Amino acid sequence: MDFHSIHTKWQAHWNERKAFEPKAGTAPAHAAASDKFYLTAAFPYPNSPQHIGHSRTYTTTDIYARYMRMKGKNVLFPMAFHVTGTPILAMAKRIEAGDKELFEIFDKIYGIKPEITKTLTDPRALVLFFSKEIEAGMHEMGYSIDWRRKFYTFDAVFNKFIQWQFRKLHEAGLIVKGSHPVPWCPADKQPVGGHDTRGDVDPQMEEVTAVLFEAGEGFIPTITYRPETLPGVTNLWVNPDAKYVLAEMKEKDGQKSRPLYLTLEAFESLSHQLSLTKIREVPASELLGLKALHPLNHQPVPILPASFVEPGTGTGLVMSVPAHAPYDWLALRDLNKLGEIKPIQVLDTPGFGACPAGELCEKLGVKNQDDAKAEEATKQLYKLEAHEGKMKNAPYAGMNGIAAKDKIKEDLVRSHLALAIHILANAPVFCRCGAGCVVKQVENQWFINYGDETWKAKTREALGQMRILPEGLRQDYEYTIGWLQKKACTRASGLGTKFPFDEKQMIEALSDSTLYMAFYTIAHIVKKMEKERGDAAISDDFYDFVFLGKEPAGEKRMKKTAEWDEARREFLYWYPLDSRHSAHDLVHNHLTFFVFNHTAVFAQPQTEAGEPRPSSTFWPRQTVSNGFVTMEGKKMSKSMGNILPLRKAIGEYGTDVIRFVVTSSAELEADSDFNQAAAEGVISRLNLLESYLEREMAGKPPSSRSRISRWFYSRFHARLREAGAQYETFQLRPLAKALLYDTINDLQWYARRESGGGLQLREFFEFWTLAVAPFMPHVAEEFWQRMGEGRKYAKPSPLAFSAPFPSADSAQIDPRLEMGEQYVQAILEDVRHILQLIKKDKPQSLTFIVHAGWKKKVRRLVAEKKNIRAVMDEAKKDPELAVLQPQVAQLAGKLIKNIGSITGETLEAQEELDVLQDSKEFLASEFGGANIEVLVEGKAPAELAAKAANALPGKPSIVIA
RNA sequence: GCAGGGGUAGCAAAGCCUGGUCAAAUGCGCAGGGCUUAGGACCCUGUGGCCUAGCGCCUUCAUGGGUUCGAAUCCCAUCCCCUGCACCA
Repeated sequence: MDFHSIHTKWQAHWNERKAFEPKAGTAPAHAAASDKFYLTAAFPYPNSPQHIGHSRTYTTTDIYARYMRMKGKNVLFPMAFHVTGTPILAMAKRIEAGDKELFEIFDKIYGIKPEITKTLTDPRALVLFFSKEIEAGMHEMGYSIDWRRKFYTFDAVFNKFIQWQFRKLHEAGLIVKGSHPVPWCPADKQPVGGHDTRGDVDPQMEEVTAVLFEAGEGFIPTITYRPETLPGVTNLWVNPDAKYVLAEMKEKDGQKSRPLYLTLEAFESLSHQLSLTKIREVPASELLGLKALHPLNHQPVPILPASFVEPGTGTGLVMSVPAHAPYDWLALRDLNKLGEIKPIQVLDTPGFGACPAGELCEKLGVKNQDDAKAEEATKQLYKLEAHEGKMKNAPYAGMNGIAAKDKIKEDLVRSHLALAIHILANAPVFCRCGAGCVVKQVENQWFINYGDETWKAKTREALGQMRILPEGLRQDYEYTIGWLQKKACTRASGLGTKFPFDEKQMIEALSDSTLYMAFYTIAHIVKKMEKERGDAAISDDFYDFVFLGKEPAGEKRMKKTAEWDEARREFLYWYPLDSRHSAHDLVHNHLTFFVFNHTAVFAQPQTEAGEPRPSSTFWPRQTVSNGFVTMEGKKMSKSMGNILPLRKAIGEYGTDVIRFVVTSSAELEADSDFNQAAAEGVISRLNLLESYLEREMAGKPPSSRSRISRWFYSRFHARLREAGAQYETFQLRPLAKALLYDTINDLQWYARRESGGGLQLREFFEFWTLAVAPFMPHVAEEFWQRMGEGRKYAKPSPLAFSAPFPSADSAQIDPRLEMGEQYVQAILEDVRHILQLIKKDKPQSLTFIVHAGWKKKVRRLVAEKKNIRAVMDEAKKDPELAVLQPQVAQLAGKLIKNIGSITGETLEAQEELDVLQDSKEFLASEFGGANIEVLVEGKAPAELAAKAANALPGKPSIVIA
C-alpha cells in the first residue's frame, strides 16, 4: 500500500468537507445538538521541530477525538502555540552567537541547513519557522484539528485574556508579592533553568545551615548539613590556601549588622542572597591564629588548617565534629592532633562506640582526608546516624539524626546563632554564557498563591469530580495540591504577556497556560474582531461577559456587539472541557495548575437564559496523561543523536503506522517504544490485510457459512464488543493487539482451516475498517472506498471518519464454537507431541476416541463437590452412574488430584464428536493425508478398549498408527 | 530524605486487583521446514529440563519467609532499579 498517496488523498477529502470545524450548537445528523465533546492537548512549544516523541500525546488525543466523532459527538479539537518565556529567546540568541553545537544538531538531526538556521535570529521568525513546521507535521499526521482557532501566546488578544485572568486571580486575593531564592547567573542577571546551563544541567538548590561562631572582629559562619552535631564541635577548619575576607552583613529584619569571615568566592556568591559589604581582606593565617567561641557553651575552640575545605562551597569555612564526620576525624589525624583534641560524641548508634567516624574510617581503611573513600565513609555514617542514631543529650536526647537536625536548625536560626542559606547542591553549574551560577534572593517577586487553603479545598473538590486516566495518578494530583505553595509567576524577560500589576515583568510560561482552553472556544471570533477593529475591540468587559456572563457596567463600559453574544454562546456550548491530554510529566505542575485556575476563575455560579449553572459546570471533566516514547528501547536525546524527527518518520513509515506504533506499543502510563521492527510488522500486516481484501473483492465468496467462519466471526465480534470500552479508557495497547495482531492470527487460522471453499470476509472488513479508523484513519478510508458502494453490513456512510462506530453483533458470539476450536487445537498439539516422542513423521492413520458421556457427568460432580465421597453419594442416585461405580470412583480419584484444572466448561461428548467429524478433512491435511477415524468410547473395537478408557472430557484418546 | 512506580523466560512485555484452566498471552530474536531464481515478505513448527504415546513429572515469575488443599498472583521482610521534589518548558 502506498501510504503517501493515501495520506494526501484522504486529507484532501477531509479538508474539502471542513470535517473538523464543528459548529457550536449543531451536530452531525446522528447526534443530539447538545452532544458535544471538547478536548485539548498541551500545545507545542515551537523552539525546534517536533520529533516522534511529541506525536504520542497528539495522536492519543486524535484517536479519542475520532472515536468520539464516530460515537456521534460533535467534537472540537483545537491547537495553538506556546511561545511564552525564555527558551525561545535563548535559542534565538544562541543562533545569533553562531553556537556550533546547535547548528550541528539542527543540521544532523533535523536536516535544517545552516543557511536556514542562521536566518532565525529573531525570536518571531524562529517561532514562525518552527510553528509552521510543527503545524505541517500535524496535518501530515491526519490530526482532526480545528485550525481556525490557532493562536500564539504572544498575540495581543491572548495577552488581554491572560491579563484578565490575572486580574481575576488578584481580585480573589491569590496574587501575592515577596522574595525567594532562585538559581542565578550573575553575568546575565537572570534566573537560570536547566536549558540555560552548559550541558543542560538542572541547577539544584538546597538549604543548608551556617552556624555562627564568634571570633576576632566578628563571626565565622560554618556551613553544615548536620547542625545536630553542633554540640560535638571541637574546632573549626580553614583552608590555608584560600583567600578570606571580612564583610559586613546587614540582617534582613532589622538594622542590625554583623561582620562575617568568608572566602572571597563565598563572599561573591553569597552577596546575591545576603546583604554583604566587604570590609577588608583577611589572610588565612590571620584566621588560623584566632579562637572561636562555641555558640552553645561559649567555650573557645581552636581554628585549624585543612585541605578538604572547598573555598567555593558555602562559606568556605566548616565546623569540625571528629566523632561523627569522617573528614574531620581524618584531618585531625593528618595533623597529628587526635591526642590533643578529643572527639565529642553526640549521637549514639548501635554497632558503634564513642567515635563512630574514627571507627568507620579505620574499618574502611581510609588513608587521609584526600582519599576518595572518605566520601563513602561520610555517606554511610550520615545515612546510618540519620535513622538509627540517637541524640545523647537534652534537650534533643533520644531523637534520631533527622528529627534532631530539623529541630536544631530551626532553634539556631530563630535565636540568630545560625543562618539558613541556599546553595547549589550540584555546584559548580555554569550558565551558557560561561559564568558560574549562584543563588539569588529575588526581591519584589510576584507569586500565585497555590498555598491558599480555601483554594486548595476547592481544587480538591474539582479533582474529586474528575476522571483521571490513568486512575493511579489521582494520588499524584492530591499530593501536588497538598505541597504546592506560592509559585513565582513572573520573570524579568521572556515572550508572552506583561504582568498587569508590574508591566516591567513578564508572566512566565507555566502561569499563562492554565486557562487557555477557555480561550480556544472563542479564539476564531476574537481574531475576527481584532482583524476588523484592532485589539482595542477586546477588553476585560468582553471577557467578563463571555466567560462569566457579567453584563458590562460602570462609566467606561464597552458596548456589546453581536460577536459578544456569539462568543458567549460558543463558550457555553463547548465548556466544560471534556478531556485534557498531556504527557505525564505535566501532572506535577501544569495539569494541577490547570485545575486550580479553573476553580479560581470559575468560582461563581452563572445563570444563562434563566438556567442556573453552578461554578462546577465550568470545571474540567477529565485528564489523560501518557508516557513518553523511546527509540529502539533507548531514551531519545540530542547527545545520543537518536532523535527521530516526526516528518522524517512519516516519510519513512507512513502516518498510520506511526500513529499505531507510538500509541499502542505500551500501556498508557508506560513509555512506548518506536522501533523499526514494530513499524515494519505493522506495514506487513496491513499489506496482508490488503491482499485479503483484494481477494475478497475479486472472488465470489461461498453463500453458506462454515463452522470455521462462524468461529472467526464469533471471535471477531467478541473483540469488537470490547473495543468501545477500550477506546474510552485508553486501553490502546490491548485494543490494538486484539484488533490487529490477534485478529490477523485468527484470520490466518480461518484461512488454513477452511480447506474447502473461499473465505467470507466482507462483513469482517466493513466492521474492522471502521473499528480501526480512529487509529489508522487513512488506511480506513482507503479500505472503505475499495469496498465500494453497496455495503452490506455496516451502516452506510460516504467516508469512514464520519461513519458511526460499529457495534458488535452479539448474536454471532458463540463460546461453544470457540471451545470447539480450542479442542481441535489441543488435539493438534497432542498429536504432534506424540509424533515427536515416537519419532514418527507421517502417521498412516489417526483414531480419536471420544469419551463416553457419563464421564462428563463425573467431571461436573467432582468440580462441584470437590470430595470423592460426596461424588460417590451423588453417583449412586444417578441410574447411569450407579452401575459404573468402580469406574466412577477411579475417574473421580484421578480428577480430584487436579481439581483446579477442571473448573472450566468443556464440550458435551456429542459436540466433541461433531467437531471432530467436521474437522476430519483438515486433520488429514495437517498430518500428511493420514486416514482419520472418529469413534466413541464403548463402541471402539475391542483391541482399542484399553486406550479408549483413557478418554476424558475435552481430551479424546488418540491412537496413532 | 519525601512521594510514586517497578523487578516475569534470549529481549520487550501481558498476567497480579478478582489465587486453580499459567511452563506463563503477544511481539521481536533464534532454530528447523514450506513457498521462492535468490533475498525479502508471507506461512507452518519449535524455543526451561526430562519422557519412543500425549492428557505427565521436575525446576522456574528479584531474594528469603508465611498464609492456603493450591501462589507469578495474597501477607511480611530484604535487595536492586526508575521517576518527580518546582518557579522551568
